[in-house]
Order: sequence, then C-alpha cells, then structure tokens
Amino acid sequence: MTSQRPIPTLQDVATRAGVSTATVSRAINFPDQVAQVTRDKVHATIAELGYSPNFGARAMAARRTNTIGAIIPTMENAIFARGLEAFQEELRSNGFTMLVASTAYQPDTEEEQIRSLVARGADALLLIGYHRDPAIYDFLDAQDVPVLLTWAFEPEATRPSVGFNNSAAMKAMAEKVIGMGHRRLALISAETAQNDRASRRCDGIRQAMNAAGLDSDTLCFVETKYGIDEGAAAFDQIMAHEPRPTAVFCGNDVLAVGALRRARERGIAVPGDVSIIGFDDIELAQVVYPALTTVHVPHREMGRKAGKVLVNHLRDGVALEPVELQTRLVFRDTLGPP
Amino acid sequence: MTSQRPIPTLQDVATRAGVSTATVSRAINFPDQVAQVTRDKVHATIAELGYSPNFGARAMAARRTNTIGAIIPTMENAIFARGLEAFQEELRSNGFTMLVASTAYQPDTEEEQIRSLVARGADALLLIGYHRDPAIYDFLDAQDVPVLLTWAFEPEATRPSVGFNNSAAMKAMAEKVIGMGHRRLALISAETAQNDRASRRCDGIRQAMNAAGLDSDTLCFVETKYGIDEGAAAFDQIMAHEPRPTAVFCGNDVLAVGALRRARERGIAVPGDVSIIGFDDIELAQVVYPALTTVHVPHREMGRKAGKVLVNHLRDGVALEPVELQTRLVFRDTLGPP
DNA sequence: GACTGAAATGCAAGCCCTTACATTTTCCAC
DNA sequence: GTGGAAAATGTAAGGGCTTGCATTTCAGTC
Repeated sequence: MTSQRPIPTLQDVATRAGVSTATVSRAINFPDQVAQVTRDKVHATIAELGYSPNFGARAMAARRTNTIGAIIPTMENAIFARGLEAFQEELRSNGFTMLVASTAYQPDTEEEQIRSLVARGADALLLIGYHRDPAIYDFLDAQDVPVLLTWAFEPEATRPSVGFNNSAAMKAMAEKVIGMGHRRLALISAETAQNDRASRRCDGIRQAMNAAGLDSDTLCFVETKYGIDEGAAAFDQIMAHEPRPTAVFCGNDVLAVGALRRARERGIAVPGDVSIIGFDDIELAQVVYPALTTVHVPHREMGRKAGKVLVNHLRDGVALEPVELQTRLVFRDTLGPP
Repeated sequence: MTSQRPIPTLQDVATRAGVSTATVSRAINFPDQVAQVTRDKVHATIAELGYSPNFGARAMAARRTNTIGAIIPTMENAIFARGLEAFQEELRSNGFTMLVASTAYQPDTEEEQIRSLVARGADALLLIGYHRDPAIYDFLDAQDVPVLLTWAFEPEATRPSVGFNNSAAMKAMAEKVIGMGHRRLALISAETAQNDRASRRCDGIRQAMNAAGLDSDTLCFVETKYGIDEGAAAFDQIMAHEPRPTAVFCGNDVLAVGALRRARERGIAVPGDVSIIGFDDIELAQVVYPALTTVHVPHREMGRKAGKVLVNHLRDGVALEPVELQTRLVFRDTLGPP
C-alpha cells in the first residue's frame, strides 16, 4: 500500500494558489476573465497537483456536460464505425465529447443504454433509425434531451434525422438489376421486426419488382441475424429454393460477404451462376473477391453532418435540421446478367 | 414549446411516496434493507414519475460509479471489437458499465481520453499495450485508478496485464515459415514507435531469423499506418525490393488483407509467388481469398478474462492478477513453400 | 403489558463544482 | 490626486445523491 495522497479538488488548488475556488473555476472555464498572472499561477498549481476536475460535480453545478451520446446496434464489422468516427471528430473539434454504447441489436439493451447515457448527463443523443418504443421517445422528451436520428431518412417523419432513404436506395439498385434481365430475385435481410432500415430496404426491392411488373410475392426472402456466418447459412437456404434465384440482394455488406464466401465454398460461380448485391459499401466490399456490387452509403459525411447539426443545436439553439443524403450505386464484379 | 415539467429528483420521489430520501435511495440500492411494502410504494412512484437517478450526483456522493473505461486505438476494422464486446458482456453481467473511447493511434488523444474517463469517475481503466508516457501512469496512480493492460503480456513487466506474448507468438510463426524453406523475409508493420505490440512482433521475427542462422538485418521492413490501403501500398514497396522476398509477414490482418488485395491486382500469385502471413485472426481472415494464414489471438477469452480480473479487484479487493493467454498458429491458404 | 433487540426509517452532513451577486482592485481621464 | 467605470476576485448558495448515526417501529419474550 502506497500512502494515499487524496485526490486534489478545486478547493485544494484554490488554497495552494492563494485564490478563491471561483477564480480557479474561471481560470479553467473562462480564462480571459482572469488576469494573466493569476491564470498562470492557477494553471501551474493545477499541473503541480495533477488536478483534474470532477465531472459529476461539474455536470451537476453547470447543468450541462458537453457530452453527446451515440448508441449503435453493433461495434463489430465496421458498419457504423466509420460514420461514428466522423461524428466524433466533428464533436471533438467543437469541444464536445462523444460517448458510445452498443446494443447488440436488442431493443431492451438500447433502452437501458439510453437511460444510462441520459443519467450520465448526455446533452443530446444520436440514435440509429426511427423504430423504437414510443415510451422511449416520451422519456427523452420528458428529460428534455434532444435526439437526432441517423442512418435513415423518411420524408414524412416527424423526428429529425440525418440520413438517407433506405427504400429508395434499394429500389434504385433493384431497378438496375431487373433492368439487366434478372427475374428471380432473392433477399437476405437483417431481422426486420425491430429494424426499420432493414424493412425499408426490403420494401424498396418489392416496389421495384411491382413497378417492373414482377409479382413481389415471388421474392425469395430470408431473414437472419447479423453476421458473416449467418449470411452464409442464409445463402444456402436461398440456393435450396426452386427455381433458383439469379440475383441475391443482401440487406448489408456483411451478409453479402457471407453469401459470397458460401458461394465460393460450394463452387457456385459469382456472377456467372448467381449475382450477389450488398448494401453499405464498407471497406470489406472492395477486399473480397470478386469485389462486391453494393449501395454506397456516405458514412463519413453522414457522421460529420450529424455532428454539425447537433452542435449547432446545442451551442446556438438552432433547431435540429433534417438532412437527406444521397446514396450511390457501386457496380463492381458480383453483378452480371442472369 | 411544450410546458417543461421539471426532471424528477430523488426528493420528488420521496415526497410523493411519503418517505425520506434516504429510504428511496436504499430502496434503489439496497432493496433488502427496506420493508416490502415501502419498497413497492417507492418503486411504483419511481415508475409513475419516470425518475432516473442523476449519475453525477450519485457518483459524487457514493464515490464510485461502477463504470470501467476502455480505451482502444481504433474502432475500425473489428480488431478490438470482439475482445471489447466480450469485456463488456462480462462487466454487464456483474453490474458494471463499460465506457469506450478510441484514440486513432494518437498518444495525445489517448492521454486526453484517459483524463476524460477518469474525470467521469471510471473506477478502473483497461488500456491496450504497455507503452505510454510515464507521466500518464503517474497521473493514474495519483488518482488512485486501477489500470489493467491487455493485448500484450511481458513476463517481466511490472504493470498487470491480461494478454499474450506478442514476440513469442510472432516468433513461433516465423519459425514455421523459415522451416518451410523461406529465406528472404519481409515485414509490413504497424508503426512501432508508440506501439509495443507492433515492435514486439517485429522482434519475434528477428529472433526467429537469428535462431535459424539468418541475418535479421536482411528482413525487408516497411512500417506504415493502419489500414487496408496502407497495407496495399506497403506491399508495393516490398515487391520493389531486390531480391524479392518470398514471404511477407504483416503486423496485423488488416495490413495483410491489403497486401493480398494488391497482390491479386498485380497478378502476383499467393502463395505461389509470395506467401502472406497475418496476425490477429479477425473474421476478415477467413473471408478473403485465398484465406489468410495468421496468428490466432483469443480475443473473446482475453476480453472476458480482463473483465473478470477487474471485477474481482473492484468488488472483492483482489489484486489485479496478470494472465497470460496463448495464441495459436492458423495455417490457411496464403502460406506455401518458397 | 413491559422490555429488548432487530428491523426500518429519518436526519443531515457532506461529495466538488459553477455562478449570481457582492466586493475589491486597477486603470484612466480629468 | 480623484472619481468612476471596468476588470478581477471573492462569497456563498445550491445541484442530487449516499450514508453514518440517531430515532422510531415492530416482534417476540417473559
């Protein structure tokens, strides 16, 4: 046991520097309100004592934290990583801190994380997608915590979001695929029940099919959990279907990569025997072989924009402004004629 | 503007339930110290008011937060994701919360994040690797924050860690590769200056070379930033070297995947013309083609163990116990004879 | 019914900061 | 020098919670 010198407080700094706590506080938070010489003395003392302000006390006294919470479904597989990184950079450069939490795609966990971040004093929250229990929104409204949604954008939605139109994006891709002559389509989707991005992407394909005069009920639909192995297993299911689909859409790139791996393992040629299409355009999409045709989502831009919108709101009181971003179809090597 | 009903406090709950704040606090934190009927009444009131305790106030009064901070170099590419996920699960199941932050491999950012997490009241910290400014360790000691290191294990180290021996792991792989007849070796390494894992892995190769009677100065060494594209560029540099190496080690799987992609783009056969060896065994390693030979790191086990060690320490006062985990060589398809 | 120890509850002192307001110091213009 | 405004600093009141200690309530016993 080393002798426990107690953790220094503001008071300790004040005493040692021979000033009041108010002055120390100002020297830290509003340096230009303090005379140069005093400021230097205070900062020297802070360094000497290794003082570091207590966040809880500060939050309580100031009633804000300059902290913004972000809750994402998963930290694996980089789907959200790039966007979040840009979000964080934007916040940091404006003096805000990001707190991340992930939910493993469990609504209960999301609720728990939301409460935890709010209790921690998050000044605002960034959440993925629209769908969640209305009680959660009520809670956030009651707590007066601004919420910005992202990764989705619905023109008619009431909650502000910075994102893209999932159904329109997938529809655009489906139109291209149908335009190439594909008629027997399949979709490996993430679980749609609690996930509006997944269900909207599914809608997009059906819309394109209907518009092209195809019966959208013929879509060979498999829903699965998130993961490469899950994508592989789902691909097997789809290949068992008669007549065999010629184009397999995937709700995200991770599932697509799993499907692609399985196709190779089974000796099914891509895109010779079957085309595979992803969604997201994560780095992985360019690395697999053959390189994945997919829908490019502007992750970094989305993160940065979301950060800007929240900072503007928190700092300048600007209303949370919805922003729609555009996706882009990226044709690589896994899509060919049927 | 909706009328702002104020956020309910402990006091509000107490008043409404007709008890003291102490009782409410106990009903929340030590339910069995409160009579059944009182407890029910309190919880009903809490639900009715939508009360949620203020984390800052609680942290300040209780002088602990049940929060453990984890700081990782990057959230991209899933290298740390799986281990961290297991870590979080372990903490959650023991009533602790994990707070994550990432540093983008910048020591300055790491220091900032450490201070931030400490200020937020983290009861302990999980950090990656040994190497950092001693001043940071001094600061943490002064603040009396326990620190557990991970992703590395040095027998002679003074700080406790839960990890594996990076140099021994890489040495074992290098011995195998040399044993297959490779004599001209190359290494694409992450930047070694601030990264002991990278430099130890490099050491491992050199040790194996020396032990096999090869001059370790002949190792074709390229250092680069983290990323798939960076790995690709580094591969180009190595291929420009004369005589051309027959085996390219990579400091991690992400760099290896970049190298692999570049090899394919240039029509260099793997493993026919050159072997490529990764490190980490992230999911990606099995997905690329040809599948990557790599050193398997028990990420989940590492995360879980680290969680256990910290929980034991915080809850039961057990000293932080170092744990060495074993890596495993995984031979897939990118390694062949020279 | 009085007594006793245990169980349940209440009281109130902090925990460490920020900030409105009050006070002192400084600096100029005259 | 003096007066007065501006700049710098100080005072002290919270902010919401936990917890040691004091007090009340309750069972059970004689």
